[in-house]
Formats: sequence, structure tokens, C-alpha cells
Amino acid sequence: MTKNGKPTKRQIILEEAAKLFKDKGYGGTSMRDIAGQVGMEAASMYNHIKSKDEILDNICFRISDVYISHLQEIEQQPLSFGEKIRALIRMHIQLMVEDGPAVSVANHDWKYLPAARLNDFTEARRRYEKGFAALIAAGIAAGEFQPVNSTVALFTILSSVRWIELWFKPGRSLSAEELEEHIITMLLNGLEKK
Amino acid sequence: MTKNGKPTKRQIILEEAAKLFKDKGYGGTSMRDIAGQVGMEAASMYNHIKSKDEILDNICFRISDVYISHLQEIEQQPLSFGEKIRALIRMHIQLMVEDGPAVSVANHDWKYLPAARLNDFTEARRRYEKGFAALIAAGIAAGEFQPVNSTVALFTILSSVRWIELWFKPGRSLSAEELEEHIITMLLNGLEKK
DNA sequence: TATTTTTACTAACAAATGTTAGTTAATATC
DNA sequence: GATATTAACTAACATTTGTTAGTAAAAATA
Repeated sequence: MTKNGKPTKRQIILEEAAKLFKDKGYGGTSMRDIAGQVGMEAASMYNHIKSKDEILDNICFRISDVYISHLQEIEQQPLSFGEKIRALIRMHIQLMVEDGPAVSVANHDWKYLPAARLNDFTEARRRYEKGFAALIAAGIAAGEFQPVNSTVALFTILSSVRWIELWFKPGRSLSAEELEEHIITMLLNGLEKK
Repeated sequence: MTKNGKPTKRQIILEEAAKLFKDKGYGGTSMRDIAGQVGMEAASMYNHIKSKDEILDNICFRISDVYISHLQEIEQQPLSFGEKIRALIRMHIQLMVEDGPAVSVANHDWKYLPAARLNDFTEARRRYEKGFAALIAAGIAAGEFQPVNSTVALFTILSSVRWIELWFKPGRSLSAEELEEHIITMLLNGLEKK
């Protein structure tokens, strides 16, 4: 069924929905908008998906699962704390390049998840942030990092990588790899000469 | 009329709208939602505002005007480039603390501006970013900053300060002034020891 | 005090929303 | 080839949307 390369109608719907949610927001995108992009009537989509909520749910949790599993992987690798932070930054950028619209939706439209699932999502995010912050704190304790405020450091890094999607267009004078390099330099070395 | 301290009904509407737009998005907020918060019927608000679009327009451009006028002010002051960047970062954080919901709306919901005004807004933003980037480039040329990619540096700084509103709650173990200090340290000195 | 303006209300509108029902053609299974 | 399932369609639904019309009370102005 899903063994050949051709994507399911369901997958196409989820993909087109992500693009539209990114551009026009969850509330600003109608089921008829999505259907138009997929090439069928709005009602027909209900043969493949349960509801508009379910589309959002699927996009958000697919992305948060990726974040969390990558974090756990990196935590267990025998790397310096600097290298672990670098790996996480690279992961964010790569995911953004490969799966931009979905990442964007998970960052912006998660708040429109139905109340029951909203808790699960914010919990997942809190867990990710906690793990990330712990790596920073450990790096400070190990004397690898400057004694910055680890919460501020965490959100400075996360903000910088999360919203690359708002301004970065790959292949326009800057490749994804170059972006990785430059952003890591900026965040780990700082702007000013010393 | 507007000389005494009491805010106009119009101002109350704009303020409550900004809070709701921040929490539920522009499309997710109905005129009846706003009216409920203000304490009148939706139809009554049309004595004070022209349309829902006009509310968004007002919020977005009030904020972009502040950004631009502050940038122009700072550009003309006799400061080092490091000090100018510091002043801009402080300005972003202060505006966010004083006018959080409006800043949030200007950052997220500007894309729902009617097409005619959308151009003006993105143009204003482009102008601001260009001016900011020029300060970074000048700082590099003057040997004050490391030879980073100035576009990446610009958006790293802007992302870091723009989305503070997503995680920062003043008075919770960190004051606005401490936040300013820490974020400036992080962005200008970097995370790693050298 | 008389009159004009402001501000609130209720009622209603046309359009758009997510979704269901019922149906029919295409595809897979026996 | 007969039968069952999948996937598309049209039509319609109840709500919700932003907004206008008409009206009455309150406030400002003369």
C-alpha cells in the first residue's frame, strides 16, 4: 500500500494543508482551499481524513516527535557539549529545509489544537526545551561555555533557528550548509571581537 | 478629547483586539469576541472603528512606525557600532514589555493585511532590516565586529528579540533589565569560551 | 432649554465555514 | 464475472462570519 514511492492521497492532503496553513494560517485556510489545491471537492477529503483538527494534529505531532527523538539520540552520543549544541542547531536547520511548511505550522499554529491535545503538545515542547537547557547548563558546569543565563541562551538559540523559515530561501546566495556554519559561528562565538 | 488620561473607546477596542489577535490569531478572532471583551455589541464598535481590517492596520503600522523612528534616532547618535546594536536590542525588548500584544500582532498577523497595505508594511520592514544590517556591516568594516555574514547576524538578532514574547514573563525570576543584559551578552559574546 | 451629535442597541443580511448524507463510478477481492 | 470496498461527486445542513440599517437613549452644544 505505502511500499511504492507514490504518496497516499492522505499524505498529499496533509502536505498541501501544511503549505496553506503556513501561508494563510490555520483559521485563514478553509477545507475548500485545501481541496482546491489537492484537486478534489472539500467533502471528498473526508474519505481520507477525519477532520480539519486532525490535519493540524498530525502535522504538529509529527514534527514534535522528530525533535524529541533527535534530542534523545544526540544526548547519548559521546560528544562535547559544544558539539551537541552544534548538532541540534544543524538538526533544526535541516528539518526546516526538508519539511519547511510543517515545521512552520508546528511553530505557529499549534495553539489552535483542540484543548485535549494542546496539553500533550505543550508538554512535549516543554520536555524538549528542558533537555536542551540541560545540555547548556552542563556545558557551563563543565567550563566549556561562558556562565550565561541558560534560559536566555536556550531561547536565543531556539528563536534563531526556529524562525529561519521566515527569511531563508535556499539557493539564494546562501546554501543550507553555509547557513549552518554562519549561524553556529554567530551563536557560539558572538558578534563582537574580544 | 484625548487630553485627559482616560483612554478612548477606540483605544480600548484596539488594545483588546491586539490581545485577542495575539492569543487566537487574526482569523481566529471574531468581531463578537472583541466586542465581548470591550463590553459592547459587535455592531456598536463600528461607531469607533471602520472595519476589522482597519484594526489590524492600525496595530501593525503603529508598531512599525516606532521601530523605524527609533532606528533613525539611534543611527544619528554618536555611539560605537556595538553600542548602537545594544541600543536597538534594548529598544526591541522595552517595546515588547510595554506593548507586548501589539508587537506580537505586528510580527505574526501582518500577513493578513489587505493586499493594498501589505506592500507598505513589508516595505517598511525591509527598510528597517536594511538599516539594521547596514549598522552590522559598518561595525565589521570598522573592525569592531567579527567578519560574520551580516544577513545571518541580522536575523539571528532580530529573531532572538522578536520572539522573546513567546517565552518571557516579566517578574518571574528575570526582570526586563536582566533580560536585556543577558541577551546582549549572549548575542555579542557568544556561548562558547575562547 | 432646545437641538444636534455621539454611542449604544436589536435585527438582519449575504457569504463562508466545517461537516454529513446520499449516490455513483472505479477499483480490489472472491 | 459477481461482490464488496474505496473514493469521488452534488446537495445541503447549521453555524459563524463581517457588516449594514434603523432606532433610541445619552451627551455635548447652542
